Amino acid sequence: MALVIQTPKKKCNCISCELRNLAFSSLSDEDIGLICEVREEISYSKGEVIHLEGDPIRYFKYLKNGLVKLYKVTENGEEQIVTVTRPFEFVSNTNVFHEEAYRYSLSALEDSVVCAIRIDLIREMIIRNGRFALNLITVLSRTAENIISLGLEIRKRNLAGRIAYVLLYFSGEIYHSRIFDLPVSRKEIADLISMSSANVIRTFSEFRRDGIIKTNGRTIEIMDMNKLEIISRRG
Amino acid sequence: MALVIQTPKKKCNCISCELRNLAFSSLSDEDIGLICEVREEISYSKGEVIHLEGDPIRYFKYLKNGLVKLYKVTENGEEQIVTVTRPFEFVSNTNVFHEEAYRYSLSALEDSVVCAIRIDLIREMIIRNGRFALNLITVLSRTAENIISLGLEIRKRNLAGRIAYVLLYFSGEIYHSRIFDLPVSRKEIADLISMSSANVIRTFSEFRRDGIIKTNGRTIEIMDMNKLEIISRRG
DNA sequence: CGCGGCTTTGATGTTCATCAAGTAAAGTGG
DNA sequence: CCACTTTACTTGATGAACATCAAAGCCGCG
Repeated sequence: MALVIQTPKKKCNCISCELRNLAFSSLSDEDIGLICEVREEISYSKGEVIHLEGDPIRYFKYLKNGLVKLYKVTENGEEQIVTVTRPFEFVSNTNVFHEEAYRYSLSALEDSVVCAIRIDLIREMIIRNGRFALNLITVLSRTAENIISLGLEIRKRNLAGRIAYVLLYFSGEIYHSRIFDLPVSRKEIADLISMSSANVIRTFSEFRRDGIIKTNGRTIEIMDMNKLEIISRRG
Repeated sequence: MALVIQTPKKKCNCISCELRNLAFSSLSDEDIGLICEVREEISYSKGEVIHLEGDPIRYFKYLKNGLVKLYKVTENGEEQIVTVTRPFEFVSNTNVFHEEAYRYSLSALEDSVVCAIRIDLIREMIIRNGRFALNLITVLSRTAENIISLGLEIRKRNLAGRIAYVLLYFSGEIYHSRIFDLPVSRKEIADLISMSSANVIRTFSEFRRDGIIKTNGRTIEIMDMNKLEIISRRG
């Protein structure tokens, strides 16, 4: 189960938290201290659900480290993945401010740490501190825009182009490396790009035959970055 | 060309503007007055471009009345439509606060009026007035979420399901009527749902043959709402 | 060592894009 | 206002892309 590692006794360490540079840069040390006292830091291990769609929104959550997937389950029981994201994208927060319940589920693809602050407190701070608000708007906009953009990029490509795109996405945006361990199953890639898992696998095999990638289970090595980019562009 | 109908001489009418109920509800009469003085109200006739992707962002724009499409042009010259929207969705503003240039183009599908306020002024107001900021966050979140949701809904459906979905979208969200004039060409529907226009037309024909809709040019009448919803759900 | 889940591959049929050709509608210039 | 041009729409035929089904291999785990 999720492990709450709240640390009320230790002196506040939010002041030096690297995340502070992000949305919380404009908060005074006092306000940071206030947040620090009430915040909860929660660890989730790989595979754990952080929240489900329909759950009431009580916390403003963001990812401190790890990797998560945002997804929903369709009426016929299939998973549709909205995005896979790293810190410090504020996950799951597109609707935090205008709805009562989460629209999407969130689960950990790798061991992850989430920092949660009561949403009322964030609201208060927005009202009290305009600079903080402006900062937050910026971050929320970027997060939303990334999700929208991912959707458009996927939609305009065919199967091979979509696979090439997500491989480049994981390589470039997530792992910053030509070689990496896929954090998701073939099925989950299928759920992300709205294709069947059989065809995802088939395309992997084709890329392997063409010397574009090497695969060993979930380990992927991109051998021909150039060709992958061409497929992604023209797909 | 776009007609600027700025009215500096007339006394400010923003105070009673219905839009004020939306994001600007928390502004004082003074602030409203300030906005009122600098705002520009611009009319666009059907088909006109409001701004192009890549244009520098200088104004915070929102739709006062009319109907617009948000879109981008892919490398191979094809249009991809992000959303079609009515007031009072804040259009094109997902990236207003975190980027220098528009990512998407915006054009008028019907004669439209856009209210434009210098983005610096909005920034100032966010900083000065936290309630306004919170309000704005709510509206921006809703706008972004609607776009994300549309993308997901489209992605998970097949051709017939997508057509059914957009017909229900126009009928329910845009026109609130079982009978309406499509504001877009068949080709534009194709660009919205990422399908070929020939197949969009074919599907319209099938729906007509099956007595689900009646069409006369761009006039659509939904005859069997129930069947359309079934197709949309299982598609 | 055997079971169940993930992966892989092949075969088959459906769905969809593309091409082509024709018709209707809507601008455009005289 | 009409002839002309262009653009949007429509339908059919064909092939490519993709989903689905099925069977087998692999791998981790009890």
